[in-house]
Amino acid sequence: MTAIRYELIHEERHTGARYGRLYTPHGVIETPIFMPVGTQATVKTLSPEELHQMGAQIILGNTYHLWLQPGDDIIYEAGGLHQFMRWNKPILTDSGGFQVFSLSQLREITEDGVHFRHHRSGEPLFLSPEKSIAIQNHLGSDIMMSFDECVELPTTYEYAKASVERTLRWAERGLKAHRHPDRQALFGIVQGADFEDLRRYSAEEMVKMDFPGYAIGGLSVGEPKEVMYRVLEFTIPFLPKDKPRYLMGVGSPDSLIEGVIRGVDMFDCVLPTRIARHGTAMTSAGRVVIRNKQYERDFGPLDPSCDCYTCTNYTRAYIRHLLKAGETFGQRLVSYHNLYFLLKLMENIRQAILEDRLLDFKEEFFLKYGLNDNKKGF
RNA sequence: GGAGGGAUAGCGAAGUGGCUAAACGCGGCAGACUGUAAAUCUGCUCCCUGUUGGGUUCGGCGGUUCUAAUCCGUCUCCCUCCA
Repeated sequence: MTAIRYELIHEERHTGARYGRLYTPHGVIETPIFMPVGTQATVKTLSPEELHQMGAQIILGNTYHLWLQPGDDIIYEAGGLHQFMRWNKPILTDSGGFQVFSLSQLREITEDGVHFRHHRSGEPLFLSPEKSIAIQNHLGSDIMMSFDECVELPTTYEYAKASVERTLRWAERGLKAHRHPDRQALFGIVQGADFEDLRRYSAEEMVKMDFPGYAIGGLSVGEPKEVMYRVLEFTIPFLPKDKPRYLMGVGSPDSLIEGVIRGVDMFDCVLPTRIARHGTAMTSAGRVVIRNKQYERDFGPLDPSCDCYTCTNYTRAYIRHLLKAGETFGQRLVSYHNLYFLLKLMENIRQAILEDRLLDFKEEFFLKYGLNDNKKGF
């Protein structure tokens, strides 16, 4: 008995995009889905109640951060991450693999694992596949990720190949170390940089290990979008149809749509919450840098065609004022809206899949959003 | 009335003869941000100019000097102390 089960309900007629359901220990998720990121046991600025209200179905937590603070032992004692943060819906935890990438100045990779320097104190740290799984077992997430190396692009073929092979060995070790496969699902992560044969090799080898779900990692790390789309196109065909596919770290509206069209079921990204805190809103008419002077006297809503809490109650001028004044409420209001916007986008995508009109939906969306062929999104 | 100290760009504050259109901070204006080292980071912020460049600056006025925010004189205003 595995912890999760994926049910493929409908494939969109023109694209093959999938509508499905993912059954987890903490509830059912409709896919394709966007997952807000809550690295440190909180989606920055927002409460679990607000996340419920906006329709979030699953959120992320991070092994690396929670291991260091407050410590996975404390979260275990608290009864697990769900109880600790009072979020009773599904949680997916990242393995620390992304920190192998993002903390590249502070780490060294060996076969055994990765030696880090604490990003604040400089203290020496060591994270391995076994350690990552042990922490995630403590956290009690519904979906755990295997410990991988997210390689920087561009990279050489030789390096990417060695890294893919090591990540495969790490995945195997993670599977062995996993203590609760009945309560927590463990996903494998396909790597391989932008090399077609390496992506295929990585996918096929991961599939042999029979994970309950597969992620596509190592994308959205600065490469052009066309590269990302191409990699998806030559990777996803090697993933089984009866398992969910998770594209890690993607969250611009256009990429979400393009990802779904290529067969992705799950996404996560810090983009909506980060740019919100930095003063940019995602709206149906494109990005709105709400902290810009032009909105000083704009007493309309952030997004006129949005019915979220923020848009039904507050004006652009007010939100701009809050952000300029350094008030956290401003960050909250925009974070709320941006997440709501992406969750709503995914809901519309699911509906479009069910009605076999995803390409029409895409065209309409891009037109309103101000995205032409040459214009890049966020 | 006497003795000191001070006045620098929107604000605060360095600079005390040439490398200074003037550090730095704040504020302002933009930009970046995609498995969160991110309420962060980058650029611009006297005027004109796409850039090169040019034009006006460091309380006012007048000097010294090849060269002054920086030295001298004087005036105005502010602060501290003494009477």
